[in-house]
Amino acid sequence: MSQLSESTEMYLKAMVELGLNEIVSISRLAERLGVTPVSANEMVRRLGDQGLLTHTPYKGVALTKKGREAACNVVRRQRLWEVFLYEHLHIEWAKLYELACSLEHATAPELTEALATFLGDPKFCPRGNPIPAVDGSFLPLNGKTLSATQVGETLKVLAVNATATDVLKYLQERNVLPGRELTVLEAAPLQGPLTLKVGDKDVALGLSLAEFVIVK
Amino acid sequence: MSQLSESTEMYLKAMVELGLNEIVSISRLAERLGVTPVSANEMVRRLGDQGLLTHTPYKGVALTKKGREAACNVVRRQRLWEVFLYEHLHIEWAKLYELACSLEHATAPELTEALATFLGDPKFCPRGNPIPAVDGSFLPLNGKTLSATQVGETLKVLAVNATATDVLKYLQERNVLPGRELTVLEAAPLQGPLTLKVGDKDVALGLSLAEFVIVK
DNA sequence: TGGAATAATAAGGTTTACCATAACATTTTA
DNA sequence: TAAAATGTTATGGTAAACCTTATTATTCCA
Ligand SMILES: [Mn+2]
Ligand SMILES: [Mn+2]
Ligand SMILES: [Mn+2]
Ligand SMILES: [Mn+2]
Repeated sequence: MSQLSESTEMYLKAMVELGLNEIVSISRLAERLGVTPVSANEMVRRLGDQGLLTHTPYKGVALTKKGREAACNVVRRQRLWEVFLYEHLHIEWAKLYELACSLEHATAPELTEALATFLGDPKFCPRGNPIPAVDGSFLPLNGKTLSATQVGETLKVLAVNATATDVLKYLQERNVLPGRELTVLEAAPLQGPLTLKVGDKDVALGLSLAEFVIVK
Repeated sequence: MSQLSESTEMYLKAMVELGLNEIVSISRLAERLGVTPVSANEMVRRLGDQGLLTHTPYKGVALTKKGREAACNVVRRQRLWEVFLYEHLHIEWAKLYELACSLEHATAPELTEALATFLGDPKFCPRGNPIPAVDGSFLPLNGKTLSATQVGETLKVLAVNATATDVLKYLQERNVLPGRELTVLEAAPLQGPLTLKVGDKDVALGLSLAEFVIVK
């Protein structure tokens, strides 16, 4: 049964990244995957036929049990590779996601588990996100998104959810990294940018970027 | 320019595995890649159009300079991964080729070189084959194929060229592995099998398998 | 409640990399 | 040197995963 294609795995992973147990609209899925809504619609039908997800027209898409298992497995491979690339190969933080995103599809189960053992069964990736266990279980991050905080709060960065290398590079250069502390100095009105104090530097961060930063 | 497709990379790698600088017939290439000669012909035309190889009708296919560089780079990635899988993840010897054969296509140049450094710039893979340098240069193995030896000779295994997991498993189980010594006890007539002494066991080896074993 | 926005479906097209079958060309070998 | 084997090309098909342009359906909101 069932070697899933790279494309299929990316659709499943996107469903997890957009929120496990969320109902995701096809347009959001399409945007995340960089395809047209029409294409995403076609793919969703195919994945539906394979029993990986369900689509309720005009509502959105949700993973089935089978789909969630497969999806968590992709995420597991991805984040284990991120750990390896960071800790052993010393690859630049902002490039981890992209490089691991290729490897994840070329990684047999046997290899995944050998890698996990080699790495000492890490629980988090260098972006601060939890690594699903073999059985698919997930430590939820209980934090909130930086875009939903009040001026004056001092917070610790738990994780960065972004995936695009240029976004990650922007955050890396400004030290908005897991483990760092920051203070919200100002929130410009009308969905304007946040001004943060990170270390001794002021950082401007658009709300859409702030969405990617999980803090506590 | 030019991210090569997985399929393209496999054709190029096959050209190296069938003998760098050899002229290879399309049928041999087809057989190695598990496609029909007609399909191989089509692909060879495409790779020819990209300037990666040249095809002389009724003679065979040869890599161009550009093709040889790309091909050696694929082989480099493959064999570096084999080293990693063997030495660090302790993957079974017979499975190295197959697992590394997926990873090789998902490995960016930056990652390849970080991996090489991590591994200490190894010169040989666990199957005994040389790892091409970044510039494509190759230490040639100067040995001969086991199928071309005389009864009575005692030889050391330099490398195993096989790629199919079942073939590798067969050889592994009989200790026909790089570094091992063996003696040719008998060569059955009419292209019949060889009988070898490996350690204290007798091993029967068909000539087509013996082709894969490089000895000195 | 009606128009705008969003979502879905239909229809036709592309590219890559395969397949089979058939016809034809060249080389090998008996 | 003719038949057999091997190699090439032509033709037509398939499947996956994309695309665009329309058309139709639903939902949201002013
Ligand atoms: Mn990926
Ligand atoms: Mn491969
Ligand atoms: Mn269609
Ligand atoms: Mn055609």
